Amino acid sequence: MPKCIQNSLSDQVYTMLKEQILSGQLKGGMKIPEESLAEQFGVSRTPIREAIRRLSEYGLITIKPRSHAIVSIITEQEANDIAKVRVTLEQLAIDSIDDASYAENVKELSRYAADCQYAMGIGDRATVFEQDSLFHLALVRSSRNSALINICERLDAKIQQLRIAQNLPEDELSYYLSQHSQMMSLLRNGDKEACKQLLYEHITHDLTRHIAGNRT
Amino acid sequence: MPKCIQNSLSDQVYTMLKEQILSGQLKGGMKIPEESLAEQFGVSRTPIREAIRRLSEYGLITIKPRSHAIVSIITEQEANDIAKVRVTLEQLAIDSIDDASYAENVKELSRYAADCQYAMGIGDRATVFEQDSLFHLALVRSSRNSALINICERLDAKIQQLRIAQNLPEDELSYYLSQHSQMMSLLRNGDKEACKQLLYEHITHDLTRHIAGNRT
DNA sequence: GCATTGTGTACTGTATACAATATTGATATC
DNA sequence: GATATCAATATTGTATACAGTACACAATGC
Repeated sequence: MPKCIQNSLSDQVYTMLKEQILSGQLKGGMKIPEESLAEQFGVSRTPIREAIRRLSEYGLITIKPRSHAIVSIITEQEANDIAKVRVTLEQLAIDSIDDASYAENVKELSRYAADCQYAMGIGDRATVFEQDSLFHLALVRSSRNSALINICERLDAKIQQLRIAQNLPEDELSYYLSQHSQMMSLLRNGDKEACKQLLYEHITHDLTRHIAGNRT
Repeated sequence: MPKCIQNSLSDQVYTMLKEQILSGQLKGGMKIPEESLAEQFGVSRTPIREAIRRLSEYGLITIKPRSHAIVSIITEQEANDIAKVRVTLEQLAIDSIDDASYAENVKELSRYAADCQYAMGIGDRATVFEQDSLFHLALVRSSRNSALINICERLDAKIQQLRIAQNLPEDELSYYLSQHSQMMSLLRNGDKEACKQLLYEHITHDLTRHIAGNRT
């Protein structure tokens, strides 16, 4: 799903900065002065400012007015809060899916589920998380509810940050991924209630047990 | 609930621009060139740009890259989509409210409900809508779920736009407002299921029947 | 008359310069 | 030694200037 043509410097900086935060290269609590970023990216402060402001709307950066911006720190409480909202929203998505949109999206969903499994097999966690995000976003898109899609896409950045902070052990992550295809077969059989229940477990299962502490 | 100290020009422009859009002074589809806004507000293009970009994140403005920005147009489909999401989110809020947080927020909720009724009595629709928003946001805040609160606050701008576009007839609006206190008494009695059901009716009841057409 | 191309204008995107404020560290005071 | 005060510095907030692109409209060819 191409989000933007990415021709403007603002967009490019936005994408790269987001990647640096989600990859852990920029850690929670770190100061990010505009000028040093401008030097790093070889652009002026203007596109940097725009990217920072956009990312702050997504909760990945916290701006202290007239002072400085830091990479947001995710707390255990916040993780729980997000999980609850996420379950609710994705359950709404499931409720909204009809046969036609399921048929239209089933191929995409299977591919993401398979790619997740494959990446897990070769121990590539970054790809696992990426494909997992894509799976859930595709599920949400199947709802065809534009407002829902919007909110979930915007929440996705925070969820990615969360997934990384969670640092789930291999066996749990693997189990968790196997639920993707289970959810799909439940959907195919039209058993939405079971699917929603499984989704709940999929998302909230021991969510915060493994949250890694954020250091400043 | 103070959102921001509002000392920066960007914030001020943001607030005023938002008001102009929600008051209908700036109509859906209208072009909003940075320079003319800059002149109007007596500031440079920089704070204007930042305000426009922020409002575009909230869906109130649509930016056509390298071309121009317009005031977003709300469609009937979008209105329905938002309503569904809104019901879901506010129902989650109701589920999350416990006795303590209800006790803490009941005064605020009653005040907003009462102010709504009063404003309705004197035919001040702008205040009705404003207080209605505050009522629902206070309800959501009672959940103490920061992620939920965030999303609902961000969705609020779009909901306000929607309420205005709806242009509900007086009797319906009046009936709709009376449900506020009903919801509160259900909450007080701990009957969350009934409260959620009423909320559903409150929000989706004939939602799009009166949507006013947007002109370019 | 209609499509196509070219040109001018208007607007956005970005860089830079300046102003205003917060932070830091040193100094003074208790 | 701890706290308060102040100056120097670093960083943000805003204005302005310039470059590049999209759009409108006229000119040209069919």
